[in-house]
Amino acid sequence: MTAKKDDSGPALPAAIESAWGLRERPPKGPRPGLTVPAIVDAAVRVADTDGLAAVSMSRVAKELGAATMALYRHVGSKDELLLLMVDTGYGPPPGPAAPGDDWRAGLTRWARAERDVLRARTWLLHVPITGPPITPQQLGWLEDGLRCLDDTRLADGEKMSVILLVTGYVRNEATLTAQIAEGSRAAGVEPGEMMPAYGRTVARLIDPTRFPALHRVLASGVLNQDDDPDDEFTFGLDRILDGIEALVYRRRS
Amino acid sequence: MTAKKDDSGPALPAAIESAWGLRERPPKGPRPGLTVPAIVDAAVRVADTDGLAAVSMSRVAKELGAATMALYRHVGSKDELLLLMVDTGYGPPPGPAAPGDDWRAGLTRWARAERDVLRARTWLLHVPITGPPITPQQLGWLEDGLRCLDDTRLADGEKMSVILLVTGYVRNEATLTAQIAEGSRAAGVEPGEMMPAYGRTVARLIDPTRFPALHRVLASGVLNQDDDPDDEFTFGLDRILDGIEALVYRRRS
DNA sequence: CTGTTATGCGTAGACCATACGCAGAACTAG
DNA sequence: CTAGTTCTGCGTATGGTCTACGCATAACAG
Repeated sequence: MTAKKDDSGPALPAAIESAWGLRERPPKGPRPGLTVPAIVDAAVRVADTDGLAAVSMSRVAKELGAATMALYRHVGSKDELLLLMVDTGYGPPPGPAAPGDDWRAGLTRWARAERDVLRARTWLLHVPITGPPITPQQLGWLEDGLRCLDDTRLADGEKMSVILLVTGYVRNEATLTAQIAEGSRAAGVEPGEMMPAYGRTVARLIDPTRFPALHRVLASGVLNQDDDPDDEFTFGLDRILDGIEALVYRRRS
Repeated sequence: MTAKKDDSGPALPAAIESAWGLRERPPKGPRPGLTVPAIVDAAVRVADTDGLAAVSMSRVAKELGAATMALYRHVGSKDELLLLMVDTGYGPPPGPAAPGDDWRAGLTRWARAERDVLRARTWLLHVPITGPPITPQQLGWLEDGLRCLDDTRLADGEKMSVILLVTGYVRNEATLTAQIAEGSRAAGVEPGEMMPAYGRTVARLIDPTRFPALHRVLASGVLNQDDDPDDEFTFGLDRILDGIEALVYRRRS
């Protein structure tokens, strides 16, 4: 029953606290040859080159020239390592919107920045999310998103919902395009030929009388033309921002 | 170089073809004691009771009173089993919209139906999606969604994008609420106390001068009041439908 | 009755995360 | 300089995962 320094939170993992700069190293004992940032960097390097599936504790240890169990002195579990990987994988947030930008331009820039990160690091999409963001960079991204809405008169809860809506869309869109890319690589097909092949497969399977709407869409050949994936992204984002704009307009004055 | 029956598709997995009713059993050999539907049902049962993580080949085999390797006669891999689990896990699609419903009411019903499924079977959200839908029920859901847009004058590609947008939102929202529920259960906290605890943790970590917008939102206490999760879902869905409505309106006539 | 074929499943291999405990390094106190 | 303390690195071992391979057997065709 000793008094704890801080009982306001539900026992944050040790590595998270050290990511926030809390927690000083005790002066005793041998100098650690490994550090948490070095481990996380090595893990990110493995994920960048060989994908998230290649990230095992032994593989990361090998990358560092250390033994597998040495890592467990610095991270409590593999899940904790994944959490830290996501944090550094996202990198620093894109910064506040340009002075002349309104909320819509700012949020567009913010969304595109996240999309760019997810396109460069598709393994981020495969990390199972276990909870709301608590790492420094993650909250930095959230902060920059919220700031875009500063000039609107949305309620605080609405602002949060709007940000969740946009980031959810970005993640979803990035997941879909990444799946096409990975699927085409796995099947040995050119990326542009993936969706047409999928369309042909579905057309072969379905009965046009039971799936009339789907059949019509397939027959129209939408999947055959490989349009700019950027257009697809922009289309969905603009629909969402249109919906938000209607709300912002209603909350004006 | 023998001529194949069907070379228009890129080699569909065997279990998928049998799910579509193609592929008849050869009359030779011993009667199979196991069937694909029985295996999938057993796997779904395990996931329903003990979560997706408990679904291992040996566990499913035990559920059936069979040996682990017996399953591999019927499903090609665990990933294939997961694909089939998703198909039966979603269940039959909600059916076409009621006659008097416009596209918005229909899509709302459709989205709520998916949300209800994902709320009852949260393990569906943990299955890593590996590609576009190809199983019968999955395409049935897609069909019912597309039919809601029949009366609009959207282009075929736009209809598809709209459906992707809505289903992506539903999945995302369901993932977030499921995370809160699972997190609270793991931490031994009451569900209503989860977000306030999170808010307190973040408030303790961040520097108000570096995270002003976030600090303001936290200080407003949005996370403390536990509002109906249905309201949160409806808020986001209405924003998206507002955005779609603007497009439908523009494409009228 | 014989040959063919498909099923069930036992064995075994290659991974994986991680609990536990020991040897030794680096500091502090005397 | 010595003794004690404490923390690091890591070796060993356990129990779990998926699945490649091959054998015995059951059911049919001729």
